[in-house]
Formats: sequence, structure tokens, C-alpha cells
Amino acid sequence: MKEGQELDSLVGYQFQRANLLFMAAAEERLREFGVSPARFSALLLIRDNPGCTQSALGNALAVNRSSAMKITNHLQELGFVSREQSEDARANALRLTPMGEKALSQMIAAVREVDTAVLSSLSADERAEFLRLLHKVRSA
Amino acid sequence: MKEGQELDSLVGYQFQRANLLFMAAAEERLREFGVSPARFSALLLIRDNPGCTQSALGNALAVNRSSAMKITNHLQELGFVSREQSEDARANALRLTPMGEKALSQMIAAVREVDTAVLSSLSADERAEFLRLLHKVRSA
DNA sequence: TATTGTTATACTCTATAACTATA
DNA sequence: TATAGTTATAGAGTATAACAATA
Repeated sequence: MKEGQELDSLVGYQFQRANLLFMAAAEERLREFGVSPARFSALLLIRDNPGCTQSALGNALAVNRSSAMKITNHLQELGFVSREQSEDARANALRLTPMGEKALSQMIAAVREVDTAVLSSLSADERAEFLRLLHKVRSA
Repeated sequence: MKEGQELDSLVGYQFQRANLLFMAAAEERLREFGVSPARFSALLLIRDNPGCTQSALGNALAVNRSSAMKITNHLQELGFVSREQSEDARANALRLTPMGEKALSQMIAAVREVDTAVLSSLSADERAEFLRLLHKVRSA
């Protein structure tokens, strides 16, 4: 399928299409761990924010509480995340289990290989610039 | 929620997070037209490939035939796409209707505004470089 | 009152499998 | 036999609304 000139200049469109490449490759590599790219992101956020609540996790993932609930259930069933007592008795404090820490390290290694593969056409400088621009867009 | 250092260097993760910004903004702007960002992409592909089959569309969108069917149904119900006779009697030839052409032009204008908003923190040079790198990644 | 977690329910998107008609 | 479209069905992922416990 052809893409006309106008399409070339639509950044969001090009972005979404490139995202498919990352997602498809990441999904394939993460499958053996039993998690999707989105749940991999959840594990990363929990690791960097030990003791966080489900609501906070949902906020960071741009999903609502009930969806955050399902994600947490799944990761707990896999033995990667534990629900612990919080100071606030209403809330759960989420943490990675030792098994979750170990599995996440392996997932990160796999995902780094995905990055390398998808960005194989970029030079080291281009890759660094690409990452810099991504951060700049996100921090706006 | 905090993001640790390691997360900063995961390109695919940063990419997916930035993609959320585009998607959320595009979804909001496209809602009035009755289409999602994915279906907007379908319209663009049909416009640039008049007479294409549903299977080819599905291929380009990375979904299978039955999903391409639903997308086509939806766009036809909106009056944006027509199924016409193909040389191959098994296949449909997809085309934008005049109404679809007109609506798509308006959608593109809306999506360009999304691009501008999401990339507001980048200079003109940075934006051009960003787009160049996206194309390079996609063409690999 | 407001918030956290929870549950039930529904909607969207997608995939699989089987069928039909053409090639 | 292979392919395009179609249909039915099932599985994720997500949203909404309501409820209980706690703040």
C-alpha cells in the first residue's frame, strides 16, 4: 500500500505507525514472560515507585481504577507483584516480589534488544537525538 | 509517578508513552467525525490507494481480514467509503465517497493541529529532524 | 464528602475458525 | 488448491456505575 505525500508530513500518523513496529516486536519478546507491553510498563512503574497505590498506577498508565485492578490481579497471579498494607487503610501498597524483580530484569534485557532491532537503521548519534526529542516531547 | 533512570533509556517505552499523547489528542479531535485514529488511518490509506481490497487494507493496518471488514462496514455506514466492483469478482474495490473526501480533508486539518500541539516544545528544526528520523525508522 | 478498592456489566477492538464464491 | 469476503464466536482491554470501607 502506498502512502501519499501528505501522509508523510503527518507526524502523529508516522508516529503511530512506527509505534506498531515497537509494539509488535515487544509483544513477541514479552510473550514468554506472560505479560503485554502495557503490563511491562506497569512493572517498571511499580519498581520505580514501590508502595504506590493502584489508583496512582492507573493514573500513570492512563487507565481507570478498575482497569488498574485487573492489571494488578494479573501481575499478582504471575507472582510478580504483591499487595501490601498501606498507611492509608483504604489503599494497597504495590511492590515487586523478588521473583518480579528478577523477571523484570530479564524483560528489560529483551526489550533493549527490541530497541536495537527497531532502531537498527539509525546511527548512534541519530538514536541519541531521537531519544532526546522523545523526552522533550513527553516533558512538555 | 516517578520514572527511574533505566526507564529513560528504553526507547520503545518512551516511544509508547509519547504515542499516548498523540493518541489521546487525536481521539478527542476526531470524535466529532465519528472515527478513531485507527479508522482515520484507514481513510488515508484508502484515499492513497483507490480501488484497494479489504485484505490489502487490513495488511497495511496490521489487522486481519475480519477486522478490516468491520472497519470498512463502519466507514461505509458513515458514508465515507464505498465498496465497488473489482476486476477480481471475489474482491471489493474500496474508494472514498465525495463526502468521505471532504470529511477527510477536515480531519487532516484537525490532526495537523494535534501535531502542532503535541510537538509545541520542539523548534522547527527539531520537528523536521524528528519527522526525518521517524521515516528512517519506518523504512528500515 | 471524597477516595480506594472492588465487583458487575457493557462496549470496542481484535483473532480464530468455518463457510461461500470466485480464481 | 488458494484467496476475498463474510459470519459467528471468543478473548483482551477498557469504561461506567454502584457498593463497602476508610479518610
